[in-house]
Amino acid sequence: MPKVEESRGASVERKDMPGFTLERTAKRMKQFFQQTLAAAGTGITIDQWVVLQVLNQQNGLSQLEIARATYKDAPTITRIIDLLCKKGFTERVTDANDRRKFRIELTAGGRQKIDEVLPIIQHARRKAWDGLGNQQIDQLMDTLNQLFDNLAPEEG
Amino acid sequence: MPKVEESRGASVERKDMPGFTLERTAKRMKQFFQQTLAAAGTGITIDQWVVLQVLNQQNGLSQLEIARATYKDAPTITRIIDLLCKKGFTERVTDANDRRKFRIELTAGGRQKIDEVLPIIQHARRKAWDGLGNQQIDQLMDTLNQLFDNLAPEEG
DNA sequence: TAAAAATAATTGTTATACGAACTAAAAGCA
DNA sequence: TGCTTTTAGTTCGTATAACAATTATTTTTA
Repeated sequence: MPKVEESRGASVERKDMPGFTLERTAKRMKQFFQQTLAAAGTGITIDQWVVLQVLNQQNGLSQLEIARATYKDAPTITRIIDLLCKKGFTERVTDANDRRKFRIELTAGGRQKIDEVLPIIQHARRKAWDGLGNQQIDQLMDTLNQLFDNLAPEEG
Repeated sequence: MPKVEESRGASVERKDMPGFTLERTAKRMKQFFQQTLAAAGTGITIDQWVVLQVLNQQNGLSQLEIARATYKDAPTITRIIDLLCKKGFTERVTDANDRRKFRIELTAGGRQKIDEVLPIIQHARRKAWDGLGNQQIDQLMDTLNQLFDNLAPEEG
């Protein structure tokens, strides 16, 4: 039974590694940005930031559109928008054409928060990817996307 | 502003992509195994499975040792062990040498569950990694580990 | 046009994640 | 030995995540 990665933590068989490595790295990445946001006293979580950024690129999306853009589900978006509205960064505006929908709009405070947080995120991003070449990053993304497609839920 | 990945979902700027891609793929991977376990009626979650597998490789670990091996924190392990014990797959055995500790031991039922679930996981794993070459997987793991090290929490 | 189906959002339950505070026990040290 | 610090585990509060069920509204269709 060949064991690898003994130095990093649990001993795991080779065939188990890729999924484990992926999970572990994604978790640490999320934690890294989370702690960066907390340490800077931004008062928002990384998931809230992701939603703010989506709205910054396209303001007034419906909750379902935000869900699709972030790969989160509808209840999760409901709760994140609840928090963002409570903090005054977004507003729910009833869609005049479809009263089931809200348009989620950034407030002035939301835009200000984005301006405050963006440089913090950019700095953290540089630190995270330091030492990795563009080609290496492109290759990583190719492989991850291939995996992503392999794992697509069955249609129907 | 170059936008990429339009076809997969939200439009995102290039510099944001790697972290987004990593997060998205890891999430879908977890969901894929989660649904595989649910569809097969195993009655356990993927996180519970990870703990069972660690114990299968080294029975009798303390909760903190399990936490380190799985990169989960102590409260999370407490709750997962609670659930595994309630389901009869593990037992808490007080450590005779250190009464603060438990040795977590697989029961016969736990071993039986592992024997039942392992082929299901292996099949799913093959499907997930189908079409990816060994070299590609090794390269993926190298890059992910490089990232993982970049993101190591500051010592102290 | 009325009934049925689909859509948007919410609420509830359970599980995971993380920090903080807490208890109990062990180890280190004056 | 007695006091302090450290360690192992639990509990609590809040946030995220998935799934199911529910409500309100719109669209389909018979």
